[in-house]
Amino acid sequence: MRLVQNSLHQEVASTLREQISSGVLAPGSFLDEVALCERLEISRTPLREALKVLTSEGLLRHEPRRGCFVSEVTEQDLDDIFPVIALLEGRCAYEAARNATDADLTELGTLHEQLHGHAQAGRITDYYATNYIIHEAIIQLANNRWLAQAIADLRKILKLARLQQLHAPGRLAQSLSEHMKVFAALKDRDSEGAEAAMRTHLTRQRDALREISRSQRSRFAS
Amino acid sequence: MRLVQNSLHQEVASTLREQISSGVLAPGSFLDEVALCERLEISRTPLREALKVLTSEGLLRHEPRRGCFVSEVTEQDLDDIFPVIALLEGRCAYEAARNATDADLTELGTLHEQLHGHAQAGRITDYYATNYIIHEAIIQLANNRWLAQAIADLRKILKLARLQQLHAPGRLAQSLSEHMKVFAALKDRDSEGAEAAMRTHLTRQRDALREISRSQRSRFAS
DNA sequence: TTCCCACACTTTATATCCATAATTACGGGT
DNA sequence: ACCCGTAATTATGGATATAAAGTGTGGGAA
Repeated sequence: MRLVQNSLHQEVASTLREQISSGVLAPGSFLDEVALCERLEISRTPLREALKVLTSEGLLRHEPRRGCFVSEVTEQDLDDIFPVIALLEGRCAYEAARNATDADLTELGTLHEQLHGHAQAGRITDYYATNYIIHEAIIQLANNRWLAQAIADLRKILKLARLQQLHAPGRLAQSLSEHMKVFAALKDRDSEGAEAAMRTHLTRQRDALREISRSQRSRFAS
Repeated sequence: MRLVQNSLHQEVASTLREQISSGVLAPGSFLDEVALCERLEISRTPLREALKVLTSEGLLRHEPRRGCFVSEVTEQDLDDIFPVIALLEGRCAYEAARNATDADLTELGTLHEQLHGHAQAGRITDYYATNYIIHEAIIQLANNRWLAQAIADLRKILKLARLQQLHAPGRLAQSLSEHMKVFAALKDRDSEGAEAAMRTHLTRQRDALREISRSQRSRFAS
């Protein structure tokens, strides 16, 4: 049966987070509490606790006496979030350059080799999976719980937006080159260089996304 | 009666936040659900919803099958949080320098005059109240919802630690001078200068706090 | 056709109830 | 006298029924 390691509302919150970021629960859609209870086979108490948590995370919007709705992430939100993430992950890279052991760098090296392979083979999904792992690793190396938390909070919102985003074909090579610059700085224990490179990486990512959504809009324009 | 503008669990969350940061609920102390229900004159459901929110905010720690405890903020936490806040509020100052209208600067000028007055008269409480307002104003000027949210999240934790902190007497003059430097940069529309000055301000604040807690520890050492 | 009122559905809050797990206390054995 | 195991108490975690309050919609009347 179910391991009671995590309480039910945490499980439910995770499930809902996934369903939201996977699009099962579309942005803007209304959440019917009783319907969700039946679908998830739980009662209302843990569901409602989960809803409150997700609301405080910003994934849901709560209208008094109306109910919960999945948040919609606007281009403005992305413009706001990316600079902050760039700042925070940049700081992570800075700290990581100071904290990383040789063993850490070896591990990171392996990951970057995989990243390189995925990029060359054009395996976009694998590329982004490894990309994610590398970002996580650098965040861990920074060894700052609150910094990690702040990034995680913002990433939850970004994940909401990923649905609408396709991957730009030419972006892979550029992204890879940016990653290698971060890694090179880490290897050199160049904390400021790593910070700057990471900021550039994330700023460019926003630029790429903006470009994609711009072309999407013009294609499907009314 | 009660205005149903905010739902009950939000009210309860606010009340608990205040009671936590005011020390009514001491760090580390255990929260008895039924006892709290009686004290706040509510039932368990909204209380539990509030507890979950506060837990996800980091103010409470939740041990499965044990209950909720008020988080304890360590010196390590402060060492972790302050650099991040410095980064974020620095960014706010940067953006504020670009966004502030002349009217905004005039208002800020009035606030800084008050700050100056409070410092000269040694009104510590008033000083910190105005100080808070100024920080809030600069955050608002940055006009970035997510940046503000990230700062607010961290400030909730900092508020928890304020209890143990006394105010250093000599800090007032130093703090004022730092504030004036931020303001001067804002007036000059010098965004990078404002960012740097704000970072310095917050870094110094951490230094001052560390100094205080160091002297407290040595005084009450076993 | 338009406006207003009432009903129904929804969330929100309360009140219990049961189950599970943890702590504590008690008793027996060494 | 001390330690260990077991039982009882207690509190959290979850489920369900019910009441209350608000919003929206649909029907009826002008």
